[in-house]
Amino acid sequence: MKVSQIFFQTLKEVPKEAQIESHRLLYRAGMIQKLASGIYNYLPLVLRSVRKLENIIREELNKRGCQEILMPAVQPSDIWEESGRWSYYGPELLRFKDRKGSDFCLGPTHEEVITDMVRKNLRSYKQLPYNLYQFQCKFRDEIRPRFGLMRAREFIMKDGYSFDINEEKALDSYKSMYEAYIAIFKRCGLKFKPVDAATGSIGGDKSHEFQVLAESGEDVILSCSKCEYAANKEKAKTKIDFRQSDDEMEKMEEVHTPGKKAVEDVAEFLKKRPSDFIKSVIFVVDGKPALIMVPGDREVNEAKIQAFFKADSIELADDATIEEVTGAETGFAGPVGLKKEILIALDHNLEGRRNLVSGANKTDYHFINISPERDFKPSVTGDFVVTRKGERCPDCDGLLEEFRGIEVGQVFFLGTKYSEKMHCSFIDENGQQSNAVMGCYGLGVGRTVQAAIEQNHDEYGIKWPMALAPYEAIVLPLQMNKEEVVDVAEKIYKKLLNAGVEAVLDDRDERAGFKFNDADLVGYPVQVVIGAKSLEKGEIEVKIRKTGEKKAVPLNEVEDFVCRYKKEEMAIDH
RNA sequence: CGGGGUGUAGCGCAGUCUGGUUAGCGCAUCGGUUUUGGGAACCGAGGGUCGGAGGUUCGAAUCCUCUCACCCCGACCA
Repeated sequence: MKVSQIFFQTLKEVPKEAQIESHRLLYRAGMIQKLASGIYNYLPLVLRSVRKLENIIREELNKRGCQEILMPAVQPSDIWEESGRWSYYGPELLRFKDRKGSDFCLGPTHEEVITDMVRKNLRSYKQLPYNLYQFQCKFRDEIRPRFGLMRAREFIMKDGYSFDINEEKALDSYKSMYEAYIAIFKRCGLKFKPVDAATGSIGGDKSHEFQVLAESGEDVILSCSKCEYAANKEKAKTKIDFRQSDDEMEKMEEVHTPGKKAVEDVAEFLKKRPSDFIKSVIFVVDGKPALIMVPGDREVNEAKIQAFFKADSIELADDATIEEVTGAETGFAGPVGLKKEILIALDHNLEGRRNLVSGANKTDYHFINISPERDFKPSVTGDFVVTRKGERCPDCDGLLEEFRGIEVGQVFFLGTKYSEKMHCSFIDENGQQSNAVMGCYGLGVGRTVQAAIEQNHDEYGIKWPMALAPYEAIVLPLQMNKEEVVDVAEKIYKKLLNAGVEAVLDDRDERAGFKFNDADLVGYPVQVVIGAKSLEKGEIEVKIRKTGEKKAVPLNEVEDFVCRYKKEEMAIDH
């Protein structure tokens, strides 16, 4: 390809919406264009990277017995009603009607479609396992799209689904996909970490995310300084040591706290520490109100609550519900004196504590000297707080450290959540009807490509890992008015192509500096520089973008040199 | 959804408060001359429904009303 013919335009100034470096570079290098908020055109250069990543994924998945399919982007509502997600999936699901008035949505994910597809085909246990995947445009109507391809509304995703005869086999599939993901991200040359993750609205009870480490990442992960433990902050656990307080239990009393609602305000008013408070938060879990209690200085962790109750949906109760449950205005909820009998859940950190402060379920009143063991009986106890850095690792005696990451993939062990609701079953060895045990495996293609840029760039531009570079090398004739320079460049360009190197020739009649800058910006891993000066010595210069290293190479050894470097780089990346 | 902000040439911006000829600047584009190993210089040119609709006014990019789009922070969420 000649650079003059590539559909792209490099920019010095970027649209101000681009907030992180990888987004700015995608714009500056002429790789993407925005059509609407969170909706992008992929121009030829990035699309090549996207296709390369897709091929890496294909290879790794096919190697492990997966088969590629393609499902529709437009999905009818009836299967979503069957799975139950039509009603509780929020406005993120873009819905519309066809000319007949039937309901449809743009697929944000494909569990329903694949389950429907498989059940129409599945009869016997002998057919299983199946592991099917596709590359497809998903649409999620994100509240706030940002960072370019990182959090777009329309985005390319590889999604895969496994179907097995039982849990044990399904776990094998899960493990095999987990390993495939590690292989894929390694080949991309990324620094990443697999972490324990919450399952969110996809459901299921086991999940790992693959996080590319980056300052600009939207996710926070905690990982142990000593062992392999790592988890999304939402999911991270810590070692709880139960400590029975030996303070005398004092008499519980109601105190007047006019207008003081937030823990900090009440604490200041009563001259107590926030950590001596029971923070009581009312959630609606699958339609039923529940009171969750955590220490006053801690954050409630919704993901853990959802997981604990295996709930499909969870949300903060509105004011009306709170008044109905507590008989008081919002801000005075507590475990004692609730108007309605609801589930009350106590965080481990409050067990054994005495003489605490809580709301009195009476507007403008709190209780002091409330002690869980004496004054109320929780329905359940569990881990309901957000774990913080510096806390102890749940698996060893190390401490948890905090990192930011870009979530590029996630694997879920789904179990029979969908197969049961949608009757995706088969006859097992004993002639019994049995539900398929499923797993699902997502990998954000555009996001991974952008994460690669986020992790590999400098002030001049992108430093593509060889495996993802749009082109592997650029040939730069510096003086377009010198016949010899142009001839040699053409020859080397052709030799590189013949040697199997994906090369481009910068045939534009531009000054040297302009070409160098464009080459650095677009990020070709190898620059083959043909200039009149070095040509006189029978040499040309090869620059390695990643290291900035420049090497004079004899004319007839250029393609060997480039091929060797390419091979080394690909090997490192594997 | 709440708070804040922005829409003027492909991109980045000035002009708006205080209404007044042909609406400016930089980058990019086109032509010319000179240049030519790290984003060249000079001369010239093209390109605008000033986001849209309505209103006030002799006169609106500028004032008023409505509306749309986009961005940031938060809430929310695969």
